Amino acid sequence: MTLHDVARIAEVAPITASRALNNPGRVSPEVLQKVTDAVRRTGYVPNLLAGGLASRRSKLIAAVVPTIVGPVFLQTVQSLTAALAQSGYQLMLGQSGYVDSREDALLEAIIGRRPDGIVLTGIMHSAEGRKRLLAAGIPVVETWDLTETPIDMLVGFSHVDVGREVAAFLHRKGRRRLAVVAGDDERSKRRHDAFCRAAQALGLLDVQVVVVPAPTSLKSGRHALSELLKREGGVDAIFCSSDLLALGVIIEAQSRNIAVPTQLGVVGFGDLDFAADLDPALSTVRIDSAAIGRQAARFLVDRAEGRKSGPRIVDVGFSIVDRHSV
Amino acid sequence: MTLHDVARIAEVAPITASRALNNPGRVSPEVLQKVTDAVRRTGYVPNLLAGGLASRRSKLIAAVVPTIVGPVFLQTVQSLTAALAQSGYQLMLGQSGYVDSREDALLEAIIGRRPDGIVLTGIMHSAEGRKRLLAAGIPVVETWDLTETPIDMLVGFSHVDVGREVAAFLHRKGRRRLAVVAGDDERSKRRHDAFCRAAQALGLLDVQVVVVPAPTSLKSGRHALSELLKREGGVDAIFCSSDLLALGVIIEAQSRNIAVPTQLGVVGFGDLDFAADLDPALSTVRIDSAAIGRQAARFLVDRAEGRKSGPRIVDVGFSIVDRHSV
DNA sequence: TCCGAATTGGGTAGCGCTACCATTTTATTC
DNA sequence: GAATAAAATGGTAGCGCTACCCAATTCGGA
Repeated sequence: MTLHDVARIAEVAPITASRALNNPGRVSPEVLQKVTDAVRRTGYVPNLLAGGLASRRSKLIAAVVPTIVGPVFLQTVQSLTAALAQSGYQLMLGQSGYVDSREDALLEAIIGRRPDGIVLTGIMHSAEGRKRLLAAGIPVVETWDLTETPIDMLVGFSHVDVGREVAAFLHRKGRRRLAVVAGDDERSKRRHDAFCRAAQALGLLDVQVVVVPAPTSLKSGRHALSELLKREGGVDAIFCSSDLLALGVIIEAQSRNIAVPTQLGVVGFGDLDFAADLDPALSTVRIDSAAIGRQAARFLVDRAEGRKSGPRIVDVGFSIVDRHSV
Repeated sequence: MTLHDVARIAEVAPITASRALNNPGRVSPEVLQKVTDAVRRTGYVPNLLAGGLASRRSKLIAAVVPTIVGPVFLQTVQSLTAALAQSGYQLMLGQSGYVDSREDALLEAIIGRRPDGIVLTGIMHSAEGRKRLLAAGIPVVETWDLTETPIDMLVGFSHVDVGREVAAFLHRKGRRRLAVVAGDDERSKRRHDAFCRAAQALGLLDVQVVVVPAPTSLKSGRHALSELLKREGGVDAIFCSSDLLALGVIIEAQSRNIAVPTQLGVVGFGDLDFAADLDPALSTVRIDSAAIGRQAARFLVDRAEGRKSGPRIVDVGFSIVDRHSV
């Protein structure tokens, strides 16, 4: 069942049928009706492969995440999918982080599909990768970060600011012996570097640091607290690089009868949906993950439809949610 | 940059270049070398849209999940993506569950892309939807369930068995006043129906039931326990339809000084990665979510390559992980 | 020696759709 | 009523690739 069949049944030329479907405003109501009827009667579904080939617009957007497991980017992917679907775009998912993955193979698979845009989360782009994307001329949105030199478009927030502000927040709360439990990735490294510098500037003792492997997990959080308690100096507040890690720390604290927040303050990162309902409710850094997805979708759809979008860089910011764990 | 350009540079016919890339064994080593060199020099990336159109094999697999948020299917999607990538297939993600989604629009978007297969998780398929998929002739794998009448292929486990065995498990543990906290979806409904029937058959009192909205959350778990405690009769064990719900129940219990497992036993579902590291460690039903994804991928790739796969239905089973929360 | 099979390369003809331009029809203006 | 603009429709020619068939070459066996 092809467009030609539909056109024949509707008694119009194929090209007219095409217009009726893609640009209903440009045909007469009468023709539109005939074509619509024919489509309904035949159950015709346009072949988007053929359409994409001819029009050079595939209506596909590729998203690359390090791994989809690990709840951080989930909300972004979810809102991205939803926002794209509303404009008739479909999301293609690529994971750069699993074992055996070869970045060049992933890029090949993506570029070969001629997507109308690519959303990057995480640091997957090697210099080589950047070059290939640029060369392919595909619009790119980098997310979850802010940099001076984006490949193309950018939606994120400043990890440095997060680190600094959390340090100030803990200082205001009277915490003086700070620690960081951070996942082993570049972004969280920047957060905790800024955190350490800010703590120093505030005249605090050296910040204890525990680095745990990515992706972060509850288990790592528990281990990290054990580790911290073994060290000398003591700790009265911990900034964790994810809410899951923070939950691990809280659970480990509870099982050791360390009172949170009285003896130990805990701050998470991400404000996942469980954060507000823990006991004590978790103080954390809220990132509007869904907004990142929506904005990325808007950027790409605008670009694909040839609309000018304003600034190419959006800082979605963050906020520190002050609950009861500090 | 097209295959024709590459062929010209390699000084062979376009069709030969195509063969060199897709079927290296069928050209002479000499030609293969020339083509490979030309590809490398030009940075050529085959246009899979065109290839798919001509060959009628798009190398795309669509996956439909109710929502990607909510960790249940995550592992499946993750392993599916990885397994498909290894065979050169790409995953297209569709969400059937978010607000405003129209199932017919989603199906249209998917079928229009002429995927080589569809993976269904959840009950998204209305009768109408089933018909359209069947009509489109696209291989379908239904997952996370077992039914007598699959559309096509099936990878899952028996929710009825889960319900029955968890009831028997709790009975063996000496629990006598059982309750269920279940998400509002069809599958979990079947689990808890079987659970209730089994409890009855074991001569237990009527099972208390609290239904919470999908997707399940920690918060719902806390509310559900409050709700149960308000009712008469008392409860000494709760079967939750997700680990997240179970965590909520445990946290609510802790905040009310109800000892788990002494006073209250809790069983989750899913064995998410945090389950083992809670305090007390969560007893739960383990589903090999990744295996479901891998098997679905195998089914679809086999079908796409024309290989015969054995049975069309695979029961991946489940196991009850006996930790410390019961 | 010749013949058939196997191996390798190429030509032709689409896959199903839309861009671009040409043509026809209808509305608008003076 | 003619001239012009605007709207609606159609024809042609690809988009970049592969399926299908055929031609040329090589090889072994009768």
